Amino acid sequence: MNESKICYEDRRENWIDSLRSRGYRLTEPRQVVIDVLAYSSRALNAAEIYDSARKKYSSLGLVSVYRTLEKLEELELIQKVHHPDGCQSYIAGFTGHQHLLLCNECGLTAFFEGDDLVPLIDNVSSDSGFDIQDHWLQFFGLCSNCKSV
Amino acid sequence: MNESKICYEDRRENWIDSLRSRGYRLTEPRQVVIDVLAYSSRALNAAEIYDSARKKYSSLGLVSVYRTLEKLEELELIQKVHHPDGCQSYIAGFTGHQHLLLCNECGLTAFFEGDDLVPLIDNVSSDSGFDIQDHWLQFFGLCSNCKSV
DNA sequence: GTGATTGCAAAGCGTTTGCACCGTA
DNA sequence: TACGGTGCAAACGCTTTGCAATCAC
Repeated sequence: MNESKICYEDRRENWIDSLRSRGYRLTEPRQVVIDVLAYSSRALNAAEIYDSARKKYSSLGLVSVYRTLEKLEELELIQKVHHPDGCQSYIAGFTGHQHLLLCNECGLTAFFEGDDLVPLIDNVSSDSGFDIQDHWLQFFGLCSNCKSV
Repeated sequence: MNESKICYEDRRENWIDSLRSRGYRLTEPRQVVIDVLAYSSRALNAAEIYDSARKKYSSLGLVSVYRTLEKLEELELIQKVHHPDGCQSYIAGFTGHQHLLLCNECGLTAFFEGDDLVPLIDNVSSDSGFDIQDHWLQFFGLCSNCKSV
């Protein structure tokens, strides 16, 4: 798994560079939102980010959280996570073709590669007549910590 | 594919029987909502069902649509469909272990069996240490009608 | 300096709840 | 007749928008 390989500090720097190179300014509200999300191993929604980021910068407005999420999503630095009970949370993510793995207990989110889908896609294509362009695959379960409790 | 095998009339009858056997009453608002969803080949949200059902029963309230959806979901006669831009639409469905196939153009929804995932799940399990309990797989593309246009 | 970005307040939107009336069983 | 179900209106929670003040560049 690549979960353990992620260097959060690099991610943070990378996001800031991306914003700058697109001409966006680096403000304190944006920094604290980035700090929360770039270091999180689970998907967070706007309110969770807001609560967490206000500990560092108490005058942060919820509106700025939404606007920062908008920018980060536009730059493809984060992605929405769909979950049975809600699909408005965000996780850092996504280089190349990866799929999500979510812990039902603690929310820990990991990615995995899933190239093995090609034969299945071919089968479904020919059976259904669909031209399959995209797919979503998510696994749910218990992470190694939570399953042993 | 099983899309063509579905008998909409049977589905409608089946849903009504299920409601009755759970002690729910069969009212006109419920009937028109069922008529819309049981005969739909694509996922519909509350507002779409409302608009469509009011053509048959103009005094229908939007609230009754929500309340009927609640019952149908509870009885596992319909399921929520998650879509990149919204996850509050519903489709008739789901017997056994099936996955969704959605047309990006017309919204046509079909199901397919996906047992081929077992080896992938085994791999991801052992790599990640997760105990994988559940999964979501959806394909997006163009149905046979839309791709030829 | 200047224009992007901010926080506030208000509006917007989809969904849920309280309630008195209605209609199914 | 009894009580589950209804539509209306209001409340609700989350997200977006308008705006004057502010701050990064």
